[in-house]
Amino acid sequence: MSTAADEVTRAPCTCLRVRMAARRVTQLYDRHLEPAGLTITQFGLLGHVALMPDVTIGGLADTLAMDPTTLTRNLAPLVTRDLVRSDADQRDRRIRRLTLTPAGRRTLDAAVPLWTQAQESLAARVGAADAQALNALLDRALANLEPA
Amino acid sequence: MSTAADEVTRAPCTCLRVRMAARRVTQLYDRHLEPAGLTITQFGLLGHVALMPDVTIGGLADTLAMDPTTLTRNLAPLVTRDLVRSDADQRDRRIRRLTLTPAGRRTLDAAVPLWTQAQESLAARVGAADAQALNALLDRALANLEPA
DNA sequence: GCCGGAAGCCTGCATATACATACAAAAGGC
DNA sequence: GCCTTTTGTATGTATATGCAGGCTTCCGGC
Repeated sequence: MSTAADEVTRAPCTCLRVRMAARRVTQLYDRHLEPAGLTITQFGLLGHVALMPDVTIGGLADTLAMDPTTLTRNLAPLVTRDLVRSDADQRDRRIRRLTLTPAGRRTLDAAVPLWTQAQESLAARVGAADAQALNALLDRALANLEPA
Repeated sequence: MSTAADEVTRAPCTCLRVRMAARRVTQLYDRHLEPAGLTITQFGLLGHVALMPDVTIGGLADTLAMDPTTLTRNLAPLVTRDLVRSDADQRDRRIRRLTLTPAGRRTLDAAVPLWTQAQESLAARVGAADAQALNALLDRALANLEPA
């Protein structure tokens, strides 16, 4: 007899796997980044603002496949700590432009070696080939997962 | 000139990809499961409790690669809604045994078709082959990502 | 210039996540 | 049988996530 519940774990639920992997990988990166006082989320935000100066909340949210309201909350601690500035645009006062402060730049530069260590730690665990294959697969999947 | 920030997005950061994918996939499943009043997290918990009756918090947390404290919080709304029971073991009163209530069973059974639709929607978007390859890669990665 | 709609961001609410810590109960040493 | 240690779970705090709804600002029609 096969119950509905049996199907749950026998079936290939990609969602649970991706979420489990996200938990584990996040913990690995967060532990490496802890000396810099950053989470991997915050490190990613600093890095993207550094690469996309004057980006808007909405623009960065699209880039990160993140809800704009989530991005607003995630930026809050970085703005409080004066690592990122969020200033209203002069022409269009609805828009906010994000820039890195000098302290944000210093914090990011200090964190990059820790992030590199996390990358290497992950590659050592899952294997360089699998890590690369995973990246490629995730890129293809993300391209087809636009909210539509 | 290559700055530290440049490395951030040019480099293959598996962590950001996995987290982006988790966000998008979670949204897709949550939208499908919304008529059942469940999130994909809650659906997964109900399914696992159904398959592992009398499992403990710690045991289920290991299975899900989830911190036990997180599991405690995630179970709270299900216990409040009387979908899951969390009873202290008689022999070892530190331990709690999780079981599905009749209402939990009904809710799970009602949600399974919605979950199947979400699975099919994902496969249609990323392609059946990629979905399968992604599952296999994530399984291998998870096996090597024990907290250790 | 005014007004209705749209765009961009923020706030209120609820869940998701985990670390540090606290508490309770069992296990082990003696 | 006590005392220490260990184990299992819960709580305090902080970040992460997104939906519904609100507020401000801009744009297009007139």
